[in-house]
Amino acid sequence: MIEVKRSETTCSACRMRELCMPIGLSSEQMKLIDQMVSTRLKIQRGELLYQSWQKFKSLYAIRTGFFKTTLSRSDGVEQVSNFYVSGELLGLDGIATNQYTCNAYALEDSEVCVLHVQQFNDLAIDVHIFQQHIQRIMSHEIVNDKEHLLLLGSMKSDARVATFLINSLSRMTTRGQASDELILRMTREEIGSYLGLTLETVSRTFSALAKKGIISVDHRSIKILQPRLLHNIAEHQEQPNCRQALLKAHVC
Amino acid sequence: MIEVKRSETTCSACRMRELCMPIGLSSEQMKLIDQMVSTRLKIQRGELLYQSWQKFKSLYAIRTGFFKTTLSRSDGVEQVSNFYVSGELLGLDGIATNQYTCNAYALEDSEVCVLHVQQFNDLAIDVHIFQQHIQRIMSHEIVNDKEHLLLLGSMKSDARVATFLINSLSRMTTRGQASDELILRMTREEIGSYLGLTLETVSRTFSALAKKGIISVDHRSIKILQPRLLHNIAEHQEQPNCRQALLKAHVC
DNA sequence: TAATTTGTTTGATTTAGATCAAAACTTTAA
DNA sequence: TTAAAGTTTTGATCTAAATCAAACAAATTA
Repeated sequence: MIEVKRSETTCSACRMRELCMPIGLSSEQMKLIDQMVSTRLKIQRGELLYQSWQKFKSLYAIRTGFFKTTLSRSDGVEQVSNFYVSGELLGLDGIATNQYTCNAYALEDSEVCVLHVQQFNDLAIDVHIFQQHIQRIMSHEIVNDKEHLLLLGSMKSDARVATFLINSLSRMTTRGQASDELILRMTREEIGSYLGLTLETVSRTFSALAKKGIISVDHRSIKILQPRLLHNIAEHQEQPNCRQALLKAHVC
Repeated sequence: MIEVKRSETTCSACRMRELCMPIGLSSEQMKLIDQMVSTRLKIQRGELLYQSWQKFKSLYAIRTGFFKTTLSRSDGVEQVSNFYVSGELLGLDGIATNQYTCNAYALEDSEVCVLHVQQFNDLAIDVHIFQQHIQRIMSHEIVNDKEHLLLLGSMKSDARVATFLINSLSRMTTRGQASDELILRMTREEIGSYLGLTLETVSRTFSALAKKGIISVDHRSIKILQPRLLHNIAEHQEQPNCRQALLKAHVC
């Protein structure tokens, strides 16, 4: 679990590297952490890792695989709140109330490191620098959520989809090779739920982008042909209905 | 700053009480914290407390007053991301990247306790239990953001407005006297921005609720006449367009 | 392999909420 | 106290995206 090299810079996509590499730990402290994350769990495609309202027992660091988290409404319908790739940390929402507030589903066969909260707390007493890392990761989660809020609160459908593609690609490419190709692990319906759109709108937007030659779509494989133009669409907010839900910046 | 009694239970509206009352501290540790939060700052209505991209220097605990935070888009337009009342903590978004990612404006004359990050870190080495509290508060922030995400991603305009009224009221009443009256400190435009709606839609929804006798609206004073019905509207998601952006719960 | 289920695309139609517009009301400044 | 600026309400119109519908493609299962 403890990786040796540390090539990438700090970013939301390499949280586990952050997690597993709290610099400045003694080798004894490292051993403690090593022990703690040694519990592994395999989880199959479609399975539920944890569920809203369950007692918070563990954080989960994704070793391999792909997850979605959903928020449950009172009527049982679920909205996708995030996707998580390997290297990222699941379950932070449970710390506040000692209950999870999301449901976490594996979208493909996956393996996670289990961080039992008890061990975790015992450890923290000795290794507060580790706790600082967790704090960083949580703050990152907050920043991501705020970005998502901005997307849902003020962006048009094509900007949402473009932003989704850009973010997905950068998340993948952080894991090594830069690429212009993206393999989606989720359905159009899940993308739509995440973006506050219907699956039809997602599909239509993909088709429209393909028609313009900005991307090419083959099933769940997306190729970004003109990243520049895609960025323009993601940022283009100075348009007709941009009054919606927004305030002029007022300088004080 | 250190309060003596601890009457309320844990909730998002009493964060400062949480902050100022980490149980299990020695009186010496208490003194340290006391020192730390002794720096106060008065800030006038309309003024900016901190700004996106500024270097993260402090957390701010609101003593008195009312704040909004906004997210900046690339074109400078801002979307309201949250409102904060006295007792709550501002600036947590700065921890991840050492830069604030929101702008914080006072919506009325306010006073805050300044928690310099340096002092804060020094302290944390001694008082890790305090750091655990910060962690709790951050996790709460995450939970709140997720709720907001659900609202923006899947609720109709009237459910959004009803939810806003219910949450605002409960936030106020936590500070002591239960009441059915609510004094709004923000404009319709700011409410709209927060809810992903235009100010006209907010106004129209208020009028419609008043017409039905569920609330009464007098300028910025709102009285909740039929809380039951208001809750129904907030929860009523089993309606026509509820297919939008949502997935059926699939049990595994 | 065929049969069934699940996911995707595309078209036609509808609608919630945005935009545009104007009047009325509040607050602040002069 | 009047004027000006900012805020709120209400009405008329428009439109982006939802809903409805149906054909098609992929993945699973028998």
